Amino acid sequence: MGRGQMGRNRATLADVAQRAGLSKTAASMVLNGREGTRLSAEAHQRVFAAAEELGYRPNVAARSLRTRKTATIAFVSDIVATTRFAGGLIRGALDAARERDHVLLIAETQGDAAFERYAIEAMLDRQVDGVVYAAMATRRLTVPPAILSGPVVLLNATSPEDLPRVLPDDERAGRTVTTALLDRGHRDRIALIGRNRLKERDPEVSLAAQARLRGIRETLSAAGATLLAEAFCSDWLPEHGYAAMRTLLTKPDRPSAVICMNDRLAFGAYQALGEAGLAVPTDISVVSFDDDPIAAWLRPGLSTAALPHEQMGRRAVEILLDGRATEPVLVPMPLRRRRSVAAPSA
Amino acid sequence: MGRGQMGRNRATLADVAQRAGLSKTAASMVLNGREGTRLSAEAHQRVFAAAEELGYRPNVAARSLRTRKTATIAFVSDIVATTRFAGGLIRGALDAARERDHVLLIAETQGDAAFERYAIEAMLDRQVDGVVYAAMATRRLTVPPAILSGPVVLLNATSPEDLPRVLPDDERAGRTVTTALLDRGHRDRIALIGRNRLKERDPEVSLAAQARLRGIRETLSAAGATLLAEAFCSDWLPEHGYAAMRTLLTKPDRPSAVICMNDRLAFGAYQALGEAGLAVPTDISVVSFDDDPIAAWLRPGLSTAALPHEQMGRRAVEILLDGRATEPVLVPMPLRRRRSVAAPSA
DNA sequence: CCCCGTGGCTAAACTGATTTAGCAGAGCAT
DNA sequence: ATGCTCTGCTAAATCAGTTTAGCCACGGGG
Repeated sequence: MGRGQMGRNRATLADVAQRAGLSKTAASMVLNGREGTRLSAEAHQRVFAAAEELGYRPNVAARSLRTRKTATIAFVSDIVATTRFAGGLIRGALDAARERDHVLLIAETQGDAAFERYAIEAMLDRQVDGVVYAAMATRRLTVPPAILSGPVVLLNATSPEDLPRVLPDDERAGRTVTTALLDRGHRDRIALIGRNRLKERDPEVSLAAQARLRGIRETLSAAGATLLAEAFCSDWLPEHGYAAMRTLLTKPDRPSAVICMNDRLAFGAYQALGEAGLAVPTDISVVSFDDDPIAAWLRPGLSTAALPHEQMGRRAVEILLDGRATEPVLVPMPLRRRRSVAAPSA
Repeated sequence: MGRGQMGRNRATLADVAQRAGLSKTAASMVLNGREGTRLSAEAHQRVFAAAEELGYRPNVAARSLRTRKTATIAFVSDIVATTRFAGGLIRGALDAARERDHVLLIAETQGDAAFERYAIEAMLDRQVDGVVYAAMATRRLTVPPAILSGPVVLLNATSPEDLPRVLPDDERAGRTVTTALLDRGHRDRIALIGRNRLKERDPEVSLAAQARLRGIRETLSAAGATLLAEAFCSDWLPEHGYAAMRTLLTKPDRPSAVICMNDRLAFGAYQALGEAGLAVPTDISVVSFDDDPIAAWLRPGLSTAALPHEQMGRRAVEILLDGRATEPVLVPMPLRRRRSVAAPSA
């Protein structure tokens, strides 16, 4: 069982036409709902009936050979696995594609130029109608020239070429998160746990951190405040957040709140606070970015500005297929309010 | 830029043939490396040279119209997003597919019958060469009849039909994990945090828990021991692991080690232990299953039997395309040894 | 009575590959 | 000279659709 050709024995347009007692031309026109054809109402009925009875479905390969449309789009990313990030992007893209009767061909470059070339060729060989070129970390990248021959949308990335792009609104998220603290009465004792300045400044690595920081500083200075302290990490991992939080706690002036540049760092910060016998949020409030699943699992739940992956994936496909958006699209990062923020204790 | 047809202006086989001064037939045969053709060495050279110069790449739609092979396989799953599980499966599948010059068309049913029908039709319309039908939780499912016409491999699932399948070796993982505790001297004070018996017994929901438990019990009884206590959860979330751990701690006889049915439960258990002032592993050892990223982030790192997602995705595609494996394939779940296991203190 | 327009439909070309059937010429034996 | 085989190659069919060009019948106007 199942070792045969997939979907052989399918009825063809010729079968439908024959059964309807009409030509292939007529059948094709009716089934494609062509305007301006002068086929009778009765002919329409017969074709629809025949197609229905035979369970006719057009062969996409044959159609696209003629029309050069495949109703297929390529989703090319640098890294799909490892990160749950990808899941959301793909899911959103998949939903939007389905709504438009398209399917998704996926490929991963793994940041390797040869793989990338190969993947792009494979996609072009299959005549995809467009490409969503996605990066897993928000960053600047260079688009392989081959795909510039057709529609492209950058997802979570920018590039020197002026292409349509979809990005999370990190700067606004910075403002949102900071405002959440200000509203509860924090002001002059807000500390930051972020990433190493070197990496943070390289747009090929990440644009997110910079944008978030801009939003944070802007909001603070509008309130007449500045950061109490900043601790930097060499990477976005909990262990670094842990170390950074410990460093912050050694200083004489303990912060009333900490903004972490992402949830994994915040998790590390929680661990350090727990060890130090400090409670969130009564001793120190914590806010963060991403809404990694872990944010909901922490005790107390971590308030964080959510990366809207599904929305982003969806928007990218919408723009690709519906072709709006000359401006870069900034997708808002909503604040998930949980229990990690309270009024300062002192 | 970029609003045109993707990859128009491509050289066709006819172009290559013309440039080589030969017929399309000759060009086709040479490029496909057909044996037994009597074309001269010189003809071969000319065709290769012409193809090279023109940057010729065959049009997959045209080819598959004739051959009914698309070098494309469908990856259909119930849920791709949310879970990082999917990422690994897809990545492994993608790698194996690339090695065989195939690409992946992905679709998600979201557990909805209508979506599923739609997705399957869309795949069959595109003449995929085979289908990997994946479930996000290891379980039994019913395969839609439409895809049984061609090659299918079940990934992380079983079904009544006797189809090739790839599953994690949960039972062996149960043995592995238990043995890790026995080796350190735990024996009569091992507790379990698992899931609600009701759900655990329904193979449509999950097969993993049962298999893991079988492995655990088997290993214990071979050592002449039984579980000290069992605590059950209504779902696989940290908060339930937290509650379960608290329950275990209220009992008079405190366990020396706890086996959690997955890492999220273990995370909850860690939280309860931390609050109770108990240290891992000096007061209580913890082992678990899955190797969720969080396992590495916990302090101390959690020893856990890893779900080999990439391996599984890879194997599924290998079986689909290379067509071996009449037996179900059980992929081993290696133990990631971290610091959560020590000798019992008492 | 002839011409023209229009309604209703179809034959055939076309997309770009693979594959089948077979042709032309050379070399050899009869 | 004739027939046969073998070498080296090609014309044409085929896959399943879309699209172009145009046929035929009928009705009305001049």
